[in-house]
Amino acid sequence: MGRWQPESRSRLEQAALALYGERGFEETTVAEIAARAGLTERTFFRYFSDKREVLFGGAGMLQQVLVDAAAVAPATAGPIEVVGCVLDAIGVLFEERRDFGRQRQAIIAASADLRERELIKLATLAAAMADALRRRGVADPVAGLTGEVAVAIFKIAFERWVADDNTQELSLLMREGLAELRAVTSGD
Amino acid sequence: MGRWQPESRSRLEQAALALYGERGFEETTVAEIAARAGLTERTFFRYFSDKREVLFGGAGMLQQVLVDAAAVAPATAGPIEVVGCVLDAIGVLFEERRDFGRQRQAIIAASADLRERELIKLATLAAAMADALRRRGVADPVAGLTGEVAVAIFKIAFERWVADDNTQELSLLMREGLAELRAVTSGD
DNA sequence: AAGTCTGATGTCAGTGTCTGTCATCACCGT
DNA sequence: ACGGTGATGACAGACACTGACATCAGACTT
Repeated sequence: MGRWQPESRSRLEQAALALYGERGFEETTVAEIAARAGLTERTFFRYFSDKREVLFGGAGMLQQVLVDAAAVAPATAGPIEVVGCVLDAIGVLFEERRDFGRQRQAIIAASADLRERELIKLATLAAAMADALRRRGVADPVAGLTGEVAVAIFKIAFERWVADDNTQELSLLMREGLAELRAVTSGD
Repeated sequence: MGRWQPESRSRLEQAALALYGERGFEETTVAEIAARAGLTERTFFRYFSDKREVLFGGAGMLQQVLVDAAAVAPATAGPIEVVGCVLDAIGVLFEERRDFGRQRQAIIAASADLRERELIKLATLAAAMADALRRRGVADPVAGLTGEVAVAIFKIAFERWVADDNTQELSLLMREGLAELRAVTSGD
């Protein structure tokens, strides 16, 4: 492990976060990120497949939490109840991380390229959710639809969570979103 | 208009579609597309902001149809009924275009970059749908959630529509998706 | 008909992302 | 000491995209 300067990867992540925040994503070059981390451009691309990916290292863990939560949900739970369990698990994951979430979200919101990357990460989560439901015996197209819905609830709750004037917890916002959605779709 | 070779834009679109289909998106250079259209690389970038955008010229029209349909829905219609009206209008738009849809979808599915671009177009549609609902007096977060749900139904129905062995019409698949979603969310 | 204007296109130079390839060099075990 | 190993550096190159300026066919004016 520690033969060379340790933590190259996280140094690159921190340097990128700082520079993207200071002067914007498009205005930052990979060479600058690498220099701040004491490395070269070539090494940056050994750790991250492209300039955007450096902001999305946490996506894998989020997906793991989602899949695990769906797997351990009560056997009797229907699709929507599984979504509830998953959202609860995700809520726990994000506790105490609102400031980091805000900073990251501000950077992403400011760049069309980064918004694209974020969307494909969310789509991957939706696909993982759908797969987890199929593994529980839920058929298509319900599994796919429910996966999309789960991610939609997360996405909108997260946006509200990091909004400046909001004090509620993410878990509550997600639960609220789920309830509102159920009201809208079952009513009228 | 016709002072020079007319239809440069559509010639570029056709050349891109053909080349992306023949050898793949990543393996095609902009210079090749321009050459096949009898133009230069620089001119390509005058018509399209980047190499991906050449496949998404129809997104604007789709959004217009969506917004119009939401605007003319009966005043008494609730959010979900408005979604139904919008999906019907979109269904009409895609009639007689399944082959083109298949070709385009195959190209997009084969490239991560193109999938990203497609997702941001869909997210824009979701935002337009949410705005249209707010204009009808629907409050947040219901407006945002309903916009996401509408797009999710469209996305999944479209995937099924272009799947090889499917013979049903897009409108039916979307209606079916909407019904399944309502069943899932109101049940249990 | 000559002159001028306009807007699409071409040409060229440059920056930045990302990749392939080979060299280097610290540390490991023997 | 000595070779192996894996992270890193150095370098060249392809390609996406941009800014600046030149060109040139047709439209418009007189």
